[in-house]
Amino acid sequence: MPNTRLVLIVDDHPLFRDALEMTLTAQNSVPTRIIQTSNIESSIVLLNTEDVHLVLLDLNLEDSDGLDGLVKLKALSGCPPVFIVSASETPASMRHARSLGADGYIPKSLPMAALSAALEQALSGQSWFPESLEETDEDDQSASARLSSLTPAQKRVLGYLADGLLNKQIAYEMSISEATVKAHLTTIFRKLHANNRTQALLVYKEAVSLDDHSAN
Amino acid sequence: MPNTRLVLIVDDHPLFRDALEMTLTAQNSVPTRIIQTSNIESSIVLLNTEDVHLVLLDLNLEDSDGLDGLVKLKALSGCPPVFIVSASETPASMRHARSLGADGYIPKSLPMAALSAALEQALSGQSWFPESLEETDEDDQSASARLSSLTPAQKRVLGYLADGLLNKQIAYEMSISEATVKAHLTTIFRKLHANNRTQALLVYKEAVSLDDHSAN
DNA sequence: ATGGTCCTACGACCTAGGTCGAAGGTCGTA
DNA sequence: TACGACCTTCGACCTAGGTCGTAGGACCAT
Repeated sequence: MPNTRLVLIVDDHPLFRDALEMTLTAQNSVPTRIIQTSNIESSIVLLNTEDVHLVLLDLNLEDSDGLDGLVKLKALSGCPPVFIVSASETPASMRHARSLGADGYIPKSLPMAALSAALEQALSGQSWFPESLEETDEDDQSASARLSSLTPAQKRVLGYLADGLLNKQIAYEMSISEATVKAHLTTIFRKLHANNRTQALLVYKEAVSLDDHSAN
Repeated sequence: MPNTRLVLIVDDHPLFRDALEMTLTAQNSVPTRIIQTSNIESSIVLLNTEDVHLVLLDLNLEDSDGLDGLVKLKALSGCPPVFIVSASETPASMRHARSLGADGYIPKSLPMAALSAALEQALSGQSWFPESLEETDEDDQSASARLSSLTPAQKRVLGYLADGLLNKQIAYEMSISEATVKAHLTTIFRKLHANNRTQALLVYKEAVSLDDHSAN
């Protein structure tokens, strides 16, 4: 039978929409038809009228706040599997998506080969999440392990950073020069695999939340 | 009777140690004796030999990681009340301290009058936390309320920020110029009562964790 | 129409943040 | 004692981050 599968791509980035479509059509055995929309509203309309087999949903759309769009779609009766496509690769973001009903999570940075495999699985009806999620323990350990590798001074700096203090304020609190605070920070960044204070804070928060979790 | 009360100040900031001592001795009816130490180790020794009535514990000491020192002190049998003294004023930090057994929390920025009142209460054996903590609901609501006051574009920017992206990367993801991203950010900061991306991330994280909590 | 208000967008400008290289101190060990 | 590894400290230098002023478009009420 002409078992054409219908895939809905929801992304307001035209470039990436097309790239996804290319990948889907290029290496696929089963004939696949693609529909593109750029927001949640029109997606809902489409899902009610068409027999869609799979939804590829970009995060950070115009009319949806983060994962709200996912929730709205999954709220529809008979909603097909929804795969999240996102620029974010933080485990927290992936877990959040999964807990909200996502059937898969595809980071935009995924290499072509892996992306094909993920989409293959998506079309076959199975869920798919990045490997980094499966090995939660490893990732988690590395998060707090990296934290514990910090020297006392570095931990103090990071603590103040996590309070939102400026480098200058941290320097005052620790009675050292701002230059020293900055020096501590660059080695902190290296140890935490972060590029700046924002990412360092994310690592810190993840480790702390893990501690709270395991403490309960 | 000469009911001299013994207070232990644990802080490696000599300046602030003295300031605290001044405040304690200045406006106090009951005679008070002060001991100062600069780390947890010597504090434990003191608590075992002296009959201390109250401990004022600075966060971010040399030999303790964050609130570890608090835990170590409260682990001693017959440990007196411990008040945390800290530069951090985030509700999260205060709640964390309280959940770990702290009997009070005094932000260093507290005005003199309030500080006196807090110390008075500390000496009378009652606990004391900043008012902002009592009205947890108000504070929390304002956190997520402030979040929901953001425009769609602003929410997208904040979402990417929470993934650790640079302004330049955010601009690319949203297909706008970096200048625009920065403009969005300054209004985001204003709405969230933050001064920079680090503090904005803290507000965001707090609101998100609240959502998770209330969702369960 | 027309004058508010709000959202989005941008460039010029300044400040905070981050990297690099270097120096002194401590500790363990050859 | 002399050497190396590590921690802490700092200044010079460059980049990313943040503010301000401005401008066009959407929307609403007058």
